[in-house]
Amino acid sequence: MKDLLPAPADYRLEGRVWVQGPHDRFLGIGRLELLAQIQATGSISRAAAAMGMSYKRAWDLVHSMNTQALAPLVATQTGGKSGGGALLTSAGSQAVADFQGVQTRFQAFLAEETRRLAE
Amino acid sequence: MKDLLPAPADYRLEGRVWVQGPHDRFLGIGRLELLAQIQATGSISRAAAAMGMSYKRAWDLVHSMNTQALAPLVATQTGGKSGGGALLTSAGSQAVADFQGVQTRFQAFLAEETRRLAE
DNA sequence: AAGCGTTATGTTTGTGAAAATATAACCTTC
DNA sequence: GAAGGTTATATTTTCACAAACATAACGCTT
Repeated sequence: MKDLLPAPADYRLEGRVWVQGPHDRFLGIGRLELLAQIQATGSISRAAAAMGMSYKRAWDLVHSMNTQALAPLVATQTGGKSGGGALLTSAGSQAVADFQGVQTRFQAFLAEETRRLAE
Repeated sequence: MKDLLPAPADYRLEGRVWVQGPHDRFLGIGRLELLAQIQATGSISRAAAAMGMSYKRAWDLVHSMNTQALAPLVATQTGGKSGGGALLTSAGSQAVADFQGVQTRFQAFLAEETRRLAE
């Protein structure tokens, strides 16, 4: 592409990847970050706030993941001390770790291809 | 992920990649197919029809690519024999070839990562 | 000069996803 | 038993983007 573009350094390969199930999306970068925020904050509502996302959307995403997986990724509690909360199950932590690996390798792919664009 | 999902074989990594410029998207899978259809049909309107896309949208995409590239990827002619038409410039053919290479390597990446998901 | 198929371009309408809004239920704490 | 903060869920509203619609211009052909 180098001789196709006026300023090749300003162009790069970007992209997104996600794990797709038979019916719905299972995991993507947004859901990954949501899981990480739930882990960090201990609640869906605080995770949503931290991401500038509505609570409903966050809950829907959690629901989608929990119902698709063999075991829930997020365990929730309604009521109780400080109103309740949410935390990652071991399945949840494993999903986070696994998909972070995918993301890391994908970023490497994009960087390598961006390098190629300029040659 | 293998022990996270009920039927790991039904889940795969999917994704999209595109060349992003400072202001607009430059090339993606849709634009690539559009260029290929222009090459095959000799006109923007026939290419759009072949893709089930409105002519205006196709023209806008061509315009976006032509104005971002150093030289136009698509040469057009208004009026004349059979009303006019469009064809790929050499820059256009090179862009198609280059991005097809990116796409091929990306599909290989997705396949490899999908294989990984099941292990 | 009238017609045809195309490029070129502006304006209006639809539509689907996200956000906003609204309630209810839950359980600990005070 | 009232309050507080959370999960859980339905309904309504917004908004960005694509589709649809509408016109004009262009230059061969007949």
